[in-house]
Amino acid sequence: MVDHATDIGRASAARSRILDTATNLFYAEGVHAVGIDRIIAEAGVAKATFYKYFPAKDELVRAYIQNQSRQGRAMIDKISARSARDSILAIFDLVADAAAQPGYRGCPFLNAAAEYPDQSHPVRQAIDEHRQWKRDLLRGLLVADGSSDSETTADILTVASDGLLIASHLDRPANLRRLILETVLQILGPLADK
Amino acid sequence: MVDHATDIGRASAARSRILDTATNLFYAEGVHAVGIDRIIAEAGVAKATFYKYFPAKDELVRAYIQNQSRQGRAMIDKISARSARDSILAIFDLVADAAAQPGYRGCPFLNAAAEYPDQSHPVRQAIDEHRQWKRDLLRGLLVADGSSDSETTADILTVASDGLLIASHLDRPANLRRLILETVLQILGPLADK
DNA sequence: TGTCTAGTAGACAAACCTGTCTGCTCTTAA
DNA sequence: TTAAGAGCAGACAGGTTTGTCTACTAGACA
Repeated sequence: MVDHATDIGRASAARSRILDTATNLFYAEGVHAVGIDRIIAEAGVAKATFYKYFPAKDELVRAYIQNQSRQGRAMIDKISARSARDSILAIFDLVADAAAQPGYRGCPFLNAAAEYPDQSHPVRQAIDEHRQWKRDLLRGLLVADGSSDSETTADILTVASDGLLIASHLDRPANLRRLILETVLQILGPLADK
Repeated sequence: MVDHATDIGRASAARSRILDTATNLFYAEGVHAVGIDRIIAEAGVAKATFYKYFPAKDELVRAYIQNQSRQGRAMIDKISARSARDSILAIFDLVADAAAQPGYRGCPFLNAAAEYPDQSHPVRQAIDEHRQWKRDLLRGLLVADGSSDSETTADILTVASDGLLIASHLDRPANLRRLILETVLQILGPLADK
């Protein structure tokens, strides 16, 4: 099998530019609020090129969600903690890190889900996939932490995570890091077994 | 001051029809996804009448939010509990009641906020007002319940409320009522003082 | 009878949306 | 040298958006 020069970057430069531009615009202003024309203009790409890689706008939105999911996983993969409990705390701390960023506008998955009422829509399915992955991750860590009911506690941690993402965006509490710590410790137990 | 016949209903029938129709459509399909033409058609109202009562679409959206807020307060006002703690539990139980309704699509305030990136937008301000009202309500109940740190606990209850609203919509857990109870009791303390 | 108000019906403008299609240039590989 | 693929530029179609404006109807009241 011979190498094709165009395969060197795996994804074409034009496609990457489209996806990067769409990621920034969709996150900052919402999916319905950003049109194709604006994306191709800011990405410096021809319309025909856009429709070659993304046959419909919804497919770009789906790629946007998967892109956000990939980036979110990468952030979590970088964490190196000494214990399962420390890993959970570090994951929740990412919310505070994100909220401290300049253009922070809440959770991209929650924001996008609000714009897609139909539960069976491919975009919603991509969001569900990410949420399922995150819940499974938390449940695994709870098992390693010796949780007596990892299923229920994973659900409660998911509730806490979503609620903190909402709070960090809509309410912007003064001491977000402290609120995160208090919330998580109340769920895991302050000085629980190991 | 003489009574005007047109004041009998306080708000005109046409205006009410517009707001009711918009409330249903905005909640079910999202704000950006529903156009003026559709609202006036389903409300059976002339375009001029619409623009007489709502000079711009955003003013209708603001009225929609305030309408939802009014309805939400009415639900909570109906609660008659024996203690502050029971009141809090009853308020959280409203989430399960709402989620059991046929056309449930999550929290109207969270969904609308996701469509308005600008924090200073009148629609966002109306959402903030409702959130502030609800937080103050919870904090008052916590004080009555003898909470030692009602400020922090009100923040955590808000986190739980938002998280449960998200979960009830996106994840639809099998036993939502049990998840709500476990989450709230973990925050208030299972068999705490009083 | 005459006037005022609320409302209906619908044309219209100007912008914007998604998606298709034609024609051109440039690079790379055979 | 030539052929193919990648990309650029932009016109175009058909629909939808918000918002304005004109012309008409029906009821209340003085």
